[in-house]
Amino acid sequence: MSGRISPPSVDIRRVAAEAGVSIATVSRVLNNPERVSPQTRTRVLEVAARLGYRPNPNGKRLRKGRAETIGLVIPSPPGRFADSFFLELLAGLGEGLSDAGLDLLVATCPPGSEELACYRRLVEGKKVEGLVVARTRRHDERIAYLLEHGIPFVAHGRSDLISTPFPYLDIDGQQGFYRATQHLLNLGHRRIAYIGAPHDLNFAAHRWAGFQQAMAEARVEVNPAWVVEGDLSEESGYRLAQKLLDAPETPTAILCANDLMAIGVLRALRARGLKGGQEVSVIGYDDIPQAQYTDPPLSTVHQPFRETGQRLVEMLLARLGGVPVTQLQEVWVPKLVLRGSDGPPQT
Amino acid sequence: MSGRISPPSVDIRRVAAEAGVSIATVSRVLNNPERVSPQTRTRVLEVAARLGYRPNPNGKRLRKGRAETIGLVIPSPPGRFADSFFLELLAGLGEGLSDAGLDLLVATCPPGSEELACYRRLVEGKKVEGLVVARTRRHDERIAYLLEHGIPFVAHGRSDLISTPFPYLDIDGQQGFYRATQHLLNLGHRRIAYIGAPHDLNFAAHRWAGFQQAMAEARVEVNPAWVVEGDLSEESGYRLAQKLLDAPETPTAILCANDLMAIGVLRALRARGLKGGQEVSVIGYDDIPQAQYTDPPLSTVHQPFRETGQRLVEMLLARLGGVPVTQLQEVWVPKLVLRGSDGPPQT
DNA sequence: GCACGTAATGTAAACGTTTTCCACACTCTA
DNA sequence: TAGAGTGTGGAAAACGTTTACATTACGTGC
Repeated sequence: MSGRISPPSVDIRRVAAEAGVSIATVSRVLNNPERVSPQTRTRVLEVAARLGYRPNPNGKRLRKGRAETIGLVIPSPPGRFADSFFLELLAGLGEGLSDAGLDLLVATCPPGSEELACYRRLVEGKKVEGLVVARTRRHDERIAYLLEHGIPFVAHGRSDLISTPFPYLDIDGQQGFYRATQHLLNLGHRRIAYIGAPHDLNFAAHRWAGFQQAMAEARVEVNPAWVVEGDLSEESGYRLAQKLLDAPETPTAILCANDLMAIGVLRALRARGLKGGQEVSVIGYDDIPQAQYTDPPLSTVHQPFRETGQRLVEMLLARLGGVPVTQLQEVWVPKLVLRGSDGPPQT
Repeated sequence: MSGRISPPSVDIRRVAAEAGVSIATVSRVLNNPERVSPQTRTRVLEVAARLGYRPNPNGKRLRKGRAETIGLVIPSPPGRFADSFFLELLAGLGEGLSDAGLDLLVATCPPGSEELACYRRLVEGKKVEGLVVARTRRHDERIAYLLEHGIPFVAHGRSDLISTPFPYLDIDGQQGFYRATQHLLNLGHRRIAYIGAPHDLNFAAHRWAGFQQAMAEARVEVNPAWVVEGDLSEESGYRLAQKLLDAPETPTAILCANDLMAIGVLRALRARGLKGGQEVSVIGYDDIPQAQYTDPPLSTVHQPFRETGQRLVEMLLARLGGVPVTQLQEVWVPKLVLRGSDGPPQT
């Protein structure tokens, strides 16, 4: 009984025959219901439902010349786990897409040299009719490529060094860290260290700018020895914190460009018997789920991943619908969420 | 210059004309190169390369009656982050698939009632020609459905309550926890608690069986008060550990059905000034990246996510190629990796 | 030198849609 | 009552492939 030969899939012809109309009418019922009389419409719909008719997507796509699919490429570093940020984005995208009748094609590729090839495969192979590009870089060859070829896409994040306008949704990392830094300054901190993200990433520059701006406005000098760059992994946060704490003069607060590194910092503190939020304040960025459960719970800047994904879909749909680029550029201001890892400096 | 109208995409006709052959020949060059003379073959290939010809996938799929796409549905719980296990699986799948010329269609849906509908959409809509179903359950309606309809698929995990054979790749959780438990017993532990996974998940039963088996063989009684069930989240591990430690009689070791919960347990221990591996031993399951960086580093059972994904693709390909189900059932034995969170019981 | 297999190519028919015409039957309006 | 609209539905042509079948040309064996 199982594994039986699949029944001859019902096609539009079958429905038409059964309903006593032409295939054109069946198609119309499904695509332009108002162009067919109510009686035949219901009759056809009834037959279609009874037969369980589902238009063959390939016939449809071929005829329409549309892929009805949007693409997302996820960089998967060979050694480490891929960033779970992408999974959240995926979840956000998924919802809106299925509503719009679009499919989501996911490609994974090692970050680096192969990446652009991956995009090429998708667009030149006509696999997708639009793309979401995530984690933008300052020089972003992917964006340059897509712009060059006129492929519809939306970016999650801006790309500062690309002059041609393109659709994006960005979270204002500058604002986020401006406020975070102000908060530390208000608490009385003056010796603030900064663990940044790889500088080719676009958000790295913004978050850094927010930090600098707040420091400058408060006329507090930034100590170059306390400005380091990590690779976004927990491990790198741990290592860099060790380094900062080994220096002759140590900071009273550490701002980290993402939560994973901040969690590494907390671990490094604990390893020396220090406690985040007491001897040293720590603030992260992202508000990943773990942030609630660290010890102490991590103060951070909240990124609404899921909502971002949903909005990106809307924007891509709009773009495909012909909405001009300039109306598809948004920057959201993130919220600072204070938990337990920040406090006044201990003198 | 950017956003220019996309050039008229080159089709097979164009290549044929340019090379002075029929379209059939062009198609043959690409699909059955041996059936065309070397001279014309190279000529056609040359022209195709020059023009950047890429067969339109929709034409191809329509003609061949194949979707050339395999599907994966990821459950995305509304409140929490989706499990990053799926992202790793994705990465593993991705590699093999693109080599095989298959696309990967990803759907996300809230777990529960909607899930089967999601699968139906994919198969009945003829979007995919095969599926990977992950995180199998004991009663798995997804598997029942796919079997019923004769849709090719491979499962990551078995499904104990389904009698019809189906292709799967499973990691032997029973072996894994059998060994982990033996290890704890050998260290001298007798008061061992068990934080299990939701019992509808298939792996939950296996891991539990491994624990029980080892305990029975050692003639150590399992204390029912120390057997609890979590929901795989760090939070639930934390909460359940609190409960275990509040009881009048406390365990000297806690075995957790996944790493996330184990990490929650470590946190709970720390919250009361205890240290994992000293006052209480903790062993997890999965070997997620964080496991290396907890304090102390987590002892756990390693799951080779990436390799699993790669092998699943091979198996699915084989299945599509007609290899019989019985040859596509594998169980891998996992490795116990001991780090710092286990040690002899303190008397 | 004739039949015959074989290698190389072309012709044309699918695959399942959507959509552009066109035809027909009405209903209005003049 | 003729003419023009209007609502409804059918016929047929695409969309870009692959492939079954037909055709040609060429050796080979007798």
